[in-house]
Amino acid sequence: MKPLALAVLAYLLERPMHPYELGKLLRQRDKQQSIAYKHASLYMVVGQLRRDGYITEHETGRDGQRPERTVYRLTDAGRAALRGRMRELVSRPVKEYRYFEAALALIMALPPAEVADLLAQRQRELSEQAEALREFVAGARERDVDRLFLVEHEYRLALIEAEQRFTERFRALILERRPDFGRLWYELHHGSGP
Amino acid sequence: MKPLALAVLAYLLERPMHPYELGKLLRQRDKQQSIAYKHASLYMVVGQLRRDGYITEHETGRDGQRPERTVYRLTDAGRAALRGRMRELVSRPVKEYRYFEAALALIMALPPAEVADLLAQRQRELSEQAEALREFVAGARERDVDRLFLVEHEYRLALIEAEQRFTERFRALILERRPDFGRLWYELHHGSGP
DNA sequence: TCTATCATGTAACCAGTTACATGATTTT
DNA sequence: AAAATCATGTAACTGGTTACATGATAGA
Repeated sequence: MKPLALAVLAYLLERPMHPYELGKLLRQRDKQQSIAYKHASLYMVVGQLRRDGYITEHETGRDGQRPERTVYRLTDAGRAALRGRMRELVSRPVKEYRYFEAALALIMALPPAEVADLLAQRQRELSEQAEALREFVAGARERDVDRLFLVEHEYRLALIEAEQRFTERFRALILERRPDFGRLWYELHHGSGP
Repeated sequence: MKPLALAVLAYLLERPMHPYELGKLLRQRDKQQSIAYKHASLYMVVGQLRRDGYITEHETGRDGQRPERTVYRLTDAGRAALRGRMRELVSRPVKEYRYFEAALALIMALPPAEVADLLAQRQRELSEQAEALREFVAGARERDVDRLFLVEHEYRLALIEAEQRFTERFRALILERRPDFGRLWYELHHGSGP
């Protein structure tokens, strides 16, 4: 089960809702920063969850002249699935594939001197991101938001900081030109490069 | 452009190849640890790259009684696209969505006591992963593999270590039961459960 | 020689995205 | 009252995955 489906189940724990309402809540609570979704996916996911018996139609009505809306609620199976999946996600790290990792695996395709520059650029952007995140968290804390609601942002910050340190180390390693690092690489892009 | 497509272009930089050969190389060089792909995706990606003019048919022949194979090579456009995309990936961090982050964003769905246990379990698995990675890298270094070829693994290790530290801190925070953390959460799951 | 496993690819399926629609509010 | 934006959903497209095929070696 993907994050959006999980979010739908988790939010239906609070009360029955219709798809659009779920989306609004996710936005209001800043969850799109952690859970990606495109508006249309909500309807798809809701359809899947209904098909799989995790949610069921609660009522369907219309509010003024707005289009008809269907309100869904959790089933027992849905509650169980939510718990099971949450347990899994919290207790077991899953291997995820990052773009930067892929780029590192293919780094030989670029000349070392250029990579050093690109990494410097990355360091700048990472610093900006980290700073923005810190401000976001600090702002929320000033408005007395419980830290529990910010934990996912603190997690992202921790990862960004780790990436900053790695990027710095890697860049230094390239510039040092140690003899036991990247021999082939420096040779391949001899002088200024092919 | 996704990592697999990038890998195809990067490897065709070395010499023209047919799809299966690309896959073999990726396996041999342990790139599947950083670039996910399912065998059939190779053919799809190769088809897309051809369609987009980044690679072109180099020759097509048969080797013994094996099925006919088509060998592809890079075009100039392909070389340019590869460089452009690599530059982008190295110099600009892209927001990526992790499962654990999503779970944290919905953590209220589980009771705090249970979460503390699940986090302990996660810590154990992370330690194992980190240890396995360290051994993998150390083993390669002993066989005189250039550190450049291990950089993506060092990156993963750095992220895993950051996650270990975060997990530990978060778990401690839950167990401390500070009054400014998770009030609602502890109340919601009062005593032993809902 | 029978059974795995390698080598190589195609086809059908499914999930997620982009694009399309359309009435209701709100802003200018 | 025109323009913008909100609210709400459907439909078409596309990309990646799973499943299906099939001859060739290699091991038992």
